[in-house]
Amino acid sequence: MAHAAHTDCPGCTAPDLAFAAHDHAHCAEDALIRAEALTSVNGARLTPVRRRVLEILLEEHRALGAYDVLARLAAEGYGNQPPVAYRALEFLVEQGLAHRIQRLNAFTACVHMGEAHAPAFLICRACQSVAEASAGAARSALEAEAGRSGFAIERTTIEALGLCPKCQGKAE
Amino acid sequence: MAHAAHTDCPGCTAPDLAFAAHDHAHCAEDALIRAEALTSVNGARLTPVRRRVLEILLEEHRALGAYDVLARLAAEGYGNQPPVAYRALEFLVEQGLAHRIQRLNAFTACVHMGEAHAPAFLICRACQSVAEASAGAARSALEAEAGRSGFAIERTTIEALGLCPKCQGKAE
DNA sequence: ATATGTATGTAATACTATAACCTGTCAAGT
DNA sequence: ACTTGACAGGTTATAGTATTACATACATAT
Repeated sequence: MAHAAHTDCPGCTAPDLAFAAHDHAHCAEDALIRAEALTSVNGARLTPVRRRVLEILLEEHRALGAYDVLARLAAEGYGNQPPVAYRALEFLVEQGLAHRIQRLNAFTACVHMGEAHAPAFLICRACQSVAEASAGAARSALEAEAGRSGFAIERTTIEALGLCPKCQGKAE
Repeated sequence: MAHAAHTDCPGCTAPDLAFAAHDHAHCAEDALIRAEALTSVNGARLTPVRRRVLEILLEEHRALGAYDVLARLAAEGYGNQPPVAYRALEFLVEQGLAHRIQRLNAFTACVHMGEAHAPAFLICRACQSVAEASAGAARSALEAEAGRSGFAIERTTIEALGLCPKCQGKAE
């Protein structure tokens, strides 16, 4: 292993450094260890396909479509029909190991596995990168607003489209 | 006309009454008048197809898929190929006359036409109703969070899934 | 009247997602 | 050991959503 497992790699988990370069390899290793632990606690099984899908998401470190994932699975000898990918992705999302980005019809590995968190996604329209930020405050505000009409929120989708730091200044 | 056009029908525009019963007919009439004015100001044209699509969204007063809209258009003699519906819907969204609900792959008429606003959508998972609420506070919180990593937000998608007042208590 | 830009119609296709069914595996209970 | 039942994965087929590309018509301004 590159270095000891830890829970606070700035490059992987800190929202304010989400766009900074960092060591993907160790993130993935750490995340897989945590994923094993979390699914085990939940009585769920991180089977080979599921584990491999999570690895793929971690390796790419960006949002992947179900068919992108499927293509990689198929190339490695797993089933090559859509349900194979969709089922694994659904499992990962249910377990809190991955998130779905509605705007992109895509999936990305969670960077806060095991922590209760309300994720927001910052999607760069220039380079397609996706950063996971904290939607805690935004979600609270939304709950307050919903509460005024008696609506009971269960899940939220909070996504922003714009330009990441790297892409600002390049082209407008 | 049912009554004089106005801009503050509680049933149509007030977030806290979004789920209350109200007079759809006058909402639609009023909204169409405003839509004509707004597009005219923008130098855009509210053509028959576009106007009819907006009417359909207003009549239904719920989120409609592009193919739902298309079916209604086709039944009335308009083109029956997907681009007819998608183009009209895209136009309405660009003009701020309608919104897209990412989570539902559906569209709904805007209830705050002409006002600058950040919409949030409250989607009832039981009755599929969709209320447009104000995401002002949530959006500010999100912008603050994004700003910390240097991300420049251009557009936001803020949606919540849950139970509307009517459906709470019925089935859990 | 003609040119230009814009809007619409149409065909074909691409992309995203799910239903239904079957088979294999593994662990729990007998 | 044997059975059973739950679950995961493989496969076929199909449903649902969206876009590209091209042809036609229409509006407006010269």
